[in-house]
Amino acid sequence: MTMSKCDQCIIKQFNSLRALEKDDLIRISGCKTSKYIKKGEVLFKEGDNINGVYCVKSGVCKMSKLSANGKDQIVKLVVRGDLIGQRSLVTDEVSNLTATAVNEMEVCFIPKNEVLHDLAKNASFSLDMLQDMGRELRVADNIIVDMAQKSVKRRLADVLTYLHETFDKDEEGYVSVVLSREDYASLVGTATESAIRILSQFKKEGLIATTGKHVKIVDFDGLRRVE
Amino acid sequence: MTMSKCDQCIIKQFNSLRALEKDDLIRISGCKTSKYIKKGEVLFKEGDNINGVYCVKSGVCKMSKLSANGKDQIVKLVVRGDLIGQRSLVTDEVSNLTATAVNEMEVCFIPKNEVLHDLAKNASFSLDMLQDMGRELRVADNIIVDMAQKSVKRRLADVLTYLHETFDKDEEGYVSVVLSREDYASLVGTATESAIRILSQFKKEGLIATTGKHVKIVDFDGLRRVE
DNA sequence: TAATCCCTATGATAATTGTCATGTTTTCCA
DNA sequence: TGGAAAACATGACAATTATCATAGGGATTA
Repeated sequence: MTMSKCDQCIIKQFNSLRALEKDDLIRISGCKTSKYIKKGEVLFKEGDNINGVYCVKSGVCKMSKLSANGKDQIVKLVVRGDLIGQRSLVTDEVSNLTATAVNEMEVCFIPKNEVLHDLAKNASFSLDMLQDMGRELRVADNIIVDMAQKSVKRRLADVLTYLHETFDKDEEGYVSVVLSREDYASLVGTATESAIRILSQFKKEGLIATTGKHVKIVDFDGLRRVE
Repeated sequence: MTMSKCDQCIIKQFNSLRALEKDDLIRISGCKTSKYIKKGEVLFKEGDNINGVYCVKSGVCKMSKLSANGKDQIVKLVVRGDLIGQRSLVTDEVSNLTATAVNEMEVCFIPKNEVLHDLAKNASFSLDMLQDMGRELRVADNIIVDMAQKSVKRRLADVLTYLHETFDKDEEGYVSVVLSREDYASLVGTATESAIRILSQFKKEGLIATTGKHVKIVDFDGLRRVE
């Protein structure tokens, strides 16, 4: 495995690491670990002490939390360019979420100690981090409202739109990232059967097309009008 | 109105302002505004450019967001010692939430410009802020899971427990903060009628006692067992 | 190739929750 | 203080969603 240099890595421009100085990035390169994670593999679990941040070079990862009733709830998807585990940098708390690869991923792990003093030293780094957390907080607020007020059908339509907007499509328009019906249910917060039923209904109504796990949106306006 | 000094204010120990130097606090004292807000009054609305932070000296405030279906969803309650509007310090975005006083409040408003350069200058201040946002993010994750997976009844039981743990009680054990049934509904994410019904049921089952808007928990274990 | 397992699919039914209608009580304020 | 408005309460019913049962399809493996 060729160990690429952080200062030359294009990924860093997507996250707070862009605010670091070249010198610091070179130093970080020296102590980071690079990992390939297979589909379905768990990066870390709820309760783990991760003590560092992961920088996602490629692939998609679901961040989930086990609820009291035993079901996993996906809180968010993490994509190329995102950092995972910022919270562990500033608090000593264990992770509140489990990170599972949705497809093959390549990530770099940067130990906490290595970045911690950059936060103290480099104001624009910590400001960037603050902005990032602020954005995450706003998104989380929106999800809370959606979960509380929108129907399952409406939430599923939102998820489909989000996936379409966030990920690449193939020549035919199918979204490159494939999720199981269980994943859809877990994103939306419903029973797997309900997710399956609604996807079938969307297909029947001509809003989406599916081949196996692959999904493509056919009628955007229709999806938007779903209640 | 006597304008108290920030450096002598006991409230600051509850939030990130504690990380500021005495000199900075004195400077801030000079430009802050102190306000009394009556019950039901709106501090700022979704979409407002608040350009500063509010420090809550007393009283309780609900932070809510209007959903597509026209209902308000309360995302969180803000209490004595909390800061409101940290996000506005680090981004130029408008507020995503509406802040409404639940009872009479006393708040101090500190203009953005006054604190902004402290973030750059004072690392322990920005670190404290990062920790605070990290905590908020974790709480938000938990709420998402609860909204998605728990029943309305269970969520209402959680809210009652939260209120009991967070606020003062009178000699009889009634929680000092009173909310309307509509507020309960809006916290839980349900219809007002449903909230009313479930509160009535809890009362009938001897889990809580109510006199008007005042609520007290009678049977903690019973409430905990609610599904 | 058959056996097995997991995912998808769908029906039947129950449970939860929302909506509408209506009446009562409380609060507020002119 | 009286009267209007808001908040609370409850019934009846509809809509949504979960649960349980069952079965087909596709991939994997012995």
